[in-house]
Parts: sequence; C-alpha cells; structure tokens
Amino acid sequence: MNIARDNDGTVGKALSALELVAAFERPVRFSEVLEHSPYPKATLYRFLQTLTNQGLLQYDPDQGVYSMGMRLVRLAHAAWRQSSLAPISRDILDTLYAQVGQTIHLAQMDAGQVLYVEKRTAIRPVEMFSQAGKVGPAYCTGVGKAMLAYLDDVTLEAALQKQAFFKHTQFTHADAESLRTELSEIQAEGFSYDREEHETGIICIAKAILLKGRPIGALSITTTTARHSFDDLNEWKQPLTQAVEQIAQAAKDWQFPTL
Amino acid sequence: MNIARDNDGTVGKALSALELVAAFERPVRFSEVLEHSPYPKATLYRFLQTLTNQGLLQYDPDQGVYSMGMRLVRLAHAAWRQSSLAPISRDILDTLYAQVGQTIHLAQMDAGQVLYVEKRTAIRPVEMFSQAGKVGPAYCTGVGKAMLAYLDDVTLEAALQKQAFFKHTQFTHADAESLRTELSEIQAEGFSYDREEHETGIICIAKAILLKGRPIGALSITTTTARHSFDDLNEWKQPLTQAVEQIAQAAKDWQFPTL
DNA sequence: CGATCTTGTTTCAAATAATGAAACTTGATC
DNA sequence: GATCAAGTTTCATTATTTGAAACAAGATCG
Repeated sequence: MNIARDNDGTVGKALSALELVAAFERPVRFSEVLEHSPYPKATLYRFLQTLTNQGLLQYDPDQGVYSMGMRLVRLAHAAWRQSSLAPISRDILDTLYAQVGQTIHLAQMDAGQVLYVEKRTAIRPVEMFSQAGKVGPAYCTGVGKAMLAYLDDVTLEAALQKQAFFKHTQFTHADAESLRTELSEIQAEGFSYDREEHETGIICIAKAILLKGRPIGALSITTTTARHSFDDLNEWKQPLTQAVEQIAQAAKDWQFPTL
Repeated sequence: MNIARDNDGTVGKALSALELVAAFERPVRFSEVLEHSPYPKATLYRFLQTLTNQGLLQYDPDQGVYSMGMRLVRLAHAAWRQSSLAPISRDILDTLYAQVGQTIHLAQMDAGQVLYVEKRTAIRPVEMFSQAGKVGPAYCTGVGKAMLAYLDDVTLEAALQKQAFFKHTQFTHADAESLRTELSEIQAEGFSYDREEHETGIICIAKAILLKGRPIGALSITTTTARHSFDDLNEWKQPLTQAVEQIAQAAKDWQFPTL
C-alpha cells in the first residue's frame, strides 16, 4: 500500500497488519486477515496478538474476531489536538460557514491521501470521528488537488504514484499527465475546483493553506450542481481566501513554549 | 505505564516511545523525549525515525521537533466507527439529551482509564476529537466507577493497579479499599454517582452498559451543584436507564455479516 | 460414531533485526 | 577558534523475529 513505509522492520510490518484489519471496516476472523496478508500464518498470528495486547486491536473471544482498538482513539485525540489544523481553525471555520452557508471541509495530507480533519455542515453541525479522520482521494477532490499543486517535485512524484486514478465519474482525471496539467493551472490561479470529478452533482472550490510555500492543508466550499453553477463557485473566492489566510497566519503564530 | 503492555518486543517498545511523545501534548525535541525515556540514545533515535517514517509521528525539520502523526487520526476513524459504541448510540443520545437537557457523556474503558467516545453539550453540540478520544480517571468519575463495578475480579485488580488515586478534591477516593466499598454499592444499586470527586461543583449520575454481564461502556448525565442537588440526580434514573438499555440492545443486535 | 476437514495455536532451530557504547558531525556559544 | 550541546551514524554483540511443521480443538460429514 505504501512506498516509503515498507522498509521499517518489525514495527512497519506490524502496522501493515493493523492496516489490513482496518481495511475490512468490520470485525474480522484471523483467517480472513490471513488471506489478504503477505505474511505466513504464524507471523501474522503473532502480529495480531501483539497488536491486541497493545490495545491497537481488540479481540472478541465469543465471536473470535478482531477489530480496531480504542487506544487508537486516545492517541488520535493527541494527534488531532497537537498536529492538526482543526483546533486553531475552529473560529475561522465558524465565521466562514456563517458567511457562505455551504458545507466546508478542512483537510490535510496523509500518505498521498486527503484526510479530513474538520467540517461544517448544515445537516448536523459536527459529526465527530464519523467525519474527522475520514480519508478521500487526492487526485479527484478540490482539497486534494489544491495541496498537490504546491508540493515540491519529489513529494509530488511520490504522491502521484499513490493515486489510484479510479474513474469515479466521466470527469475524473484518468492519469497523472492530465492531472499534472491541471495542477499548474491551479498553482497559477490559486484556486482548485472539483467539477463533479469525485461524485456526480457535487462541485467545490478549494484553496491550499500555505506555510513557507509548502501546503499544510486545504479548505473547500462544497455545493451541488442543482443549487449552483461552476461560475457561482467564484463568488466565494473572497471569503475562502480570507479564511485560508487567517488559518495560515494562525499556524504561523502558533508558537510552542521553547524550553 | 502499563502492566500488560510491556512484554511485547520491538513493537511494544516503539509504541511506548510514541506514548512518550504523546504525553508532552506539544511538539518536542529529541533530547526532551530522551530525558523521559528508558531507552539509550541510539535506540530511541531509531524508534522516532521509524514512527515518523510510519506516519505515527511527524517531524518538523525547521524546528527539529516531533509531534503526533496524522495517520493516527485515520486509524482512529476506523476504530471509532468499527469498535466504539458511538455510532450505534447517536440517536439514543440525541433523544436522551432532548429529555434531560444536561451534558451527556458516553465512555468506554481503555487500559484502566475512561475514554470518552461521544458527548452532548448545550454549549456546542459536538466537539469532534477535542472531546472524543479524551481520557479521564476511572476511580473518580461516574462512568469510570460504573464500569469498574461490573468488572470480573482479575480485570478489576489489574484496573485498580493502574489508578493514580490523586486527590482532586476532598471527596476523591484516596485508596483502592474505599473505592472497592463503593463499587459493591454501585453494583447493588445499579447507579454510580460522582459527588464532586473529580472537580468541585461537578456532579453526575452514571450507569454501566452491560453485554452478557460485562461492562462495555457507561453513560452519564452531568450537572453542577449550583443547579442541582444530589437528590435531583435520581430524577434522571428513568431516562438514563432507558437509554442504557437501548444502547445495550443496539450493541447486541449489531450483527456483522458472517461469511 | 469415527473420519476428515477447517481454523486457530504452539514449537524450535535458523535467519534476521535490534541494541547501545562510542565515535562522529553539525551548529551554536563564548 | 575553542568549547559545548544536540543530533546522527557505526558496528560487533545480543536478542528477537521468523516460518515450516506439528499440534490442538472444533466443526462437518459419511
């Protein structure tokens, strides 16, 4: 699954076993994991034992199934508070949402994928982990393309390698080349668009959040073709830009006590 | 820190290094972690390298600091959806909140601590990871004691070993003995109370969620001494019990596709 | 009812990876 | 330009991981 993450000894292998379980999105039997695993039976068995013992997995003896462990939730809480843009962006997102009244996503990059860290929606103000922590493809989302556009060559190549280029709709980029062309346009213009590339009827305008020229995240405003045209998206350029700049500033100012 | 989690080879050690970083609750320099670490310099150095490479940590080359990695957020998302009581309890909590209008916490156990997985508050409907994933002490919270009361002897002993018994207020249990006495009462009565044991002025009534006689979580209704007396708490027994039973039922019914 | 399969667990010698003292590099400070 | 602190690399030693194969425990079947 990952390129850079593979040569990491026992820890790397154990974590890839954890990802194996995560991929099922439901409790799984040992043998099911084994089928999808590159490791021999005894090895995988011990990985799952260790992971369970460590609380990264949990085991239900009644059903004989493994599922993701609660220790991850505790660790993620620390990660979210300490390293995500979400805490420092809260008020800024509230303001932006009040201005535009559309669904807003705040995303960061993780292993070539888009990771949503915060959201504002009309339906339900915030939806906890059910939204934060969610991942999406980079090559066919507004936030994903916005961040890709500002990556340096080496990082971009690595990220492009990881894209699936699955054709979700007729508008989805089919390969790295056509995506690359759009990325230069995005960089020139400063805005990125999702023109029904991920889901039919869903469009958005997004903008990268830059710190020292590097993309640390992206912010998007989403709507539907039923409610708005592509041109309508540009009316949000001003509030979107303002929010992005405020978050960038907040990230810059966010000084930690230097001992 | 953990009793059961220590004998786990390289993976266990690497994870304990991760916890070390998490404990700082801010980005840290290598040498700071080293001071708090039982590992030699070179060993810890490689652990942090591996963890960073794996995305469990992230490294800021400008400041030379490590912080928690975003991969954890992605993994926790899977854990939260797949193994926590939160998704199946959503509507039940909404209903309960509508009935009582007080702060509600849904918690589970992790390594002898209380892990909050869902919440309803008046101030801000839901606060994402800033609330979910939070941990608290078991020995001086309503939800914690509710769950402890139904643990089997072996698990209880292990959990009691991990309690800090820090005297947050004058009402906090000072040792395992006095706590044990209250736990039997809680089991007899079916309800657990926090009588300003964790924070002055904060009281709550809580009830364990049982599945096959084992506590899988707990639900609490919190208020302040300014607004309610201890006796007032008992008026919520009925809606609390109903919600707990509904969640227990939902957990029981939550069948996964058996292949 | 015993045979056969399926699934999960343990064993143990060989292969591999982790370990940590010490040396080294880099950059800051006096 | 000498001294110190922080971070990084080296390499022989030591300990852990590895995985084929044997084993155990249920289920399923004839």
